[in-house]
Amino acid sequence: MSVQERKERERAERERLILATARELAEQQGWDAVTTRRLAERIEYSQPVLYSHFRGKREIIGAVALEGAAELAAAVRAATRAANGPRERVAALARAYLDFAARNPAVYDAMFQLDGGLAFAQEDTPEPLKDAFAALLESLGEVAGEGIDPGLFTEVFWASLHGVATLVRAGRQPPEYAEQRVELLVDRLAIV
Amino acid sequence: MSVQERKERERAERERLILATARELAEQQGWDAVTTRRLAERIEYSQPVLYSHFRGKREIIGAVALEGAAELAAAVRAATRAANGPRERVAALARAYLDFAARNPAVYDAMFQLDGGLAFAQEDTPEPLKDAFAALLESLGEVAGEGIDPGLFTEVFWASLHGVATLVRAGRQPPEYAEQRVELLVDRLAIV
DNA sequence: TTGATTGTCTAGCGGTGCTAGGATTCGAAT
DNA sequence: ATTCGAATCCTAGCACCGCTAGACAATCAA
Repeated sequence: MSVQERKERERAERERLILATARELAEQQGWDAVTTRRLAERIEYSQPVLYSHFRGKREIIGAVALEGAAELAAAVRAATRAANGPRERVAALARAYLDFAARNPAVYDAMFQLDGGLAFAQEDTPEPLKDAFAALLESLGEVAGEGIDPGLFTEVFWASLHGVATLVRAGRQPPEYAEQRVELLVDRLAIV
Repeated sequence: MSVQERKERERAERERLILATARELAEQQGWDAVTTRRLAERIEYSQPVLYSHFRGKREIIGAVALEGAAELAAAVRAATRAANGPRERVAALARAYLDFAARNPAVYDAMFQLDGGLAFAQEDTPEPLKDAFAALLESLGEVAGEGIDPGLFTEVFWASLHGVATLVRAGRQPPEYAEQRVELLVDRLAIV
């Protein structure tokens, strides 16, 4: 039985290697550079090995996206935990979100820009995605204001953050004004 | 001289045909289906003809994006012109924007999701893009509120709309709540 | 009518994601 | 220790991609 366990361990280890390599390559040279050939060469296996772990490139992107969702949720929770009061919590959340998008552009792309074959906002939505939304809802729900559904509010606030992240990423504006944008969003949208 | 003019006319006509076909194909089956081979076949010319009009596929996407920017600007201006008062103007703008994104998903993708090789917010930004931003600024600038730069406010409001459009496009939420999202954004962000 | 120029096409390059099928390794049973 | 069977992995190749060189045909000027 121990032999089989070792094999499973090695297999899981190799899967992590694939994802880490794909992510590293994507952050270095963009997702276009993440081809199955290059990826296979970097992990020192042949191409078909990739397909014994994932259905295809799309699923690799999706797996990286799920990793990213978990990290984003953790970053948001860490930031909000360290803040005092609803207003500061929301501001900290916004900063943490935009910071994550800026520091991990390829992962953020995998989550929202590329097709990772992930189902959003449905029954079969993967747990990390639901949890990332939950992390946002925890702090945003309390500032939705009277008569506004917390879920709807979270969606809109999130959308705003996503839009800002996207436009900044596209080099639309120097990052100097990031803090002002956050302040504006928080001041106007959140009801404290 | 008339011969040359006729040729130029025919050439311009063919360029329009290329763009219209690319756009149609993209709206029908997505941009992935817009390959140079398929596009060439549909316009009943060979592949290299495409490259006598555009540097490559990226530039075709970019051209469609510019068309879209002009149409979006026109749609926004038409909607705001028909509305009375700042509050209603902004609401009309938001509805027109989201409506455009929903009705022309492939064009919207070309503008913001795909790489069309376009420069944003720089000196060499194409005129249609600058004008689309200007169309937003015309109505949004007047509700930025005291002490807030109209440009910055427009950026943030636009980002919010873009985020909502993206999330709706990804099937995150049924379109029923579109109006509520618009109301929320307008009520909170705009200072009337 | 000739010659040159312009326009278009055929054919092909190197790359992509993905897969069939053969070779090899390796644990288990004799 | 040897053999067998299954699991594992790789070589080779498919159809397609964006893009281009070079041959060919049509068109115009002389």
